[in-house]
Amino acid sequence: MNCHPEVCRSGITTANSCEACWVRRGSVCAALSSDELAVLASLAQKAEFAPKKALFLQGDRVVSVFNITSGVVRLYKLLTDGRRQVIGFALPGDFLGLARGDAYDFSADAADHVSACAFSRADYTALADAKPHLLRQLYDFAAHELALAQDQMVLLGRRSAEEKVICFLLRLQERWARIEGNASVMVPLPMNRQDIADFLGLTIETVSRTFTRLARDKTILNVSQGVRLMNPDRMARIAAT
Amino acid sequence: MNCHPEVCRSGITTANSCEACWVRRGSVCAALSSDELAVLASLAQKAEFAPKKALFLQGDRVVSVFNITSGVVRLYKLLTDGRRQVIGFALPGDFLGLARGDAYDFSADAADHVSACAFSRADYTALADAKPHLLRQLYDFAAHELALAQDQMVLLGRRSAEEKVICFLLRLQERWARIEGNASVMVPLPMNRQDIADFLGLTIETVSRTFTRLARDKTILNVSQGVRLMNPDRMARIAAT
DNA sequence: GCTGCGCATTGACATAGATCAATGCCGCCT
DNA sequence: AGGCGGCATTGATCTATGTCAATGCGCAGC
Repeated sequence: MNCHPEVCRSGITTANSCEACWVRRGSVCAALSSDELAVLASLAQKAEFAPKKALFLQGDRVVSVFNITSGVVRLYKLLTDGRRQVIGFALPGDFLGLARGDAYDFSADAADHVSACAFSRADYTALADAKPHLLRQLYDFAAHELALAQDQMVLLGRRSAEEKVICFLLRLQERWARIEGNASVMVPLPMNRQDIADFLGLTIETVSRTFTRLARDKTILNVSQGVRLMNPDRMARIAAT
Repeated sequence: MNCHPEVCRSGITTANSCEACWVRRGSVCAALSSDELAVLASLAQKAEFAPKKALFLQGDRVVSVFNITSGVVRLYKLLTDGRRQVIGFALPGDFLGLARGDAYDFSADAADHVSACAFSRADYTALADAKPHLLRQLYDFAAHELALAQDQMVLLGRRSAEEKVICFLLRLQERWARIEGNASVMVPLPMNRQDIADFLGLTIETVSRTFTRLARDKTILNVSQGVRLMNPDRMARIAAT
């Protein structure tokens, strides 16, 4: 599970081929023409991040923007007393760098091994200003992220622990399906329980208990690094908006 | 309190003057030049909504987009069993119509009396495609909304009832200040307690108790249709991210 | 093959906030 | 002026989830 071709992961740090990039179809660069992709490729820097390494931290000046090509990035905010809210997981094809001001207003670090294309923010902004259809793509991506965030608000504000976990698994499955192009019943979970808890507004104990209860019902099957959905229909009924 | 000049609220339903519009400075139309505003004005329809009247409902086809010129709109999603999550309040100057697909994925109705400029979505999209700086403005607005949604996720997932209420009041104050151009200690609350509860992921009783407790501490003073912040510093300390 | 460490699970108990049920308040309609 | 309907407040109790404290498990390093 989670075994992508990873065409982009050459050892080379510049001179990537965006045209060959396997995440491009679902990514923000999808809109670009062949020659525009060549421009993009010349600006791209390949970057690799070991688990737990930060792509950037809340408060850092925004110097780069990223397209994730493999692995999972966790995005989170911290309160001063250490409470953490994970605001999302970036999957291959996702774009990081919508931060408005000069500084990031959240942190991002690698949940597992992550590869990304990095662009200088100035280059990227210039390209977006020059190519309205790239800007349009960014706008659509932002609107999509906003819709996801709104769904998450419903989940955080109005759903029970069990519903939270079920919605989480179903939505993640859907995102993996979109990436891998097939709707498998296996859901990779490269993030740990604490990450899931902080994403769902629960404690690690509640998440753990909910997983075991779902496994006891035969709704899911816990496998290494993930979960197998044994009763997606029942889950979909519970998750129904 | 909440007594704006409302220059835009002529009785006329077309032929508005966008140039004279008092919300323009903080709005998405801020970027447009004088002649572009004239085009915009020719496309605008003035619309008025009595309290509780829907601007649109979740599932409706997106035919119009709106700029709010006065009043407060509540935006919310419903689960099938009736649970509601308010995902935001649109204030004067705010833009409604970022919905991605053909259908709205949330509902919007008037919390008090609302005036808005309505545009056909097709016209607006065409204008955005023709004017990259309008598109840019929309992009920035979407990114801003996304940042707000992320803050709300932290609030919903990781904050106590008291913190939720305090953050809510402080953020609302800030938004009013941005609109009215002065940071008053009076915060108008045109929405009712149930709306606030559904926004903060609480019950109406908890919100009510929290307000009375804050009033007992002399942190706030309840006034008709709003609240007066008696100890903004203490509140800011509690809300500190 | 052991050991230690980081995560996950499980259990016992505590509590913030939900639920249920009055009661109060105020503006609007007649 | 009086009564009614929609909100808001308040109190008593319940419960889902948090907290605290072991215990379990797998894997990396020796």
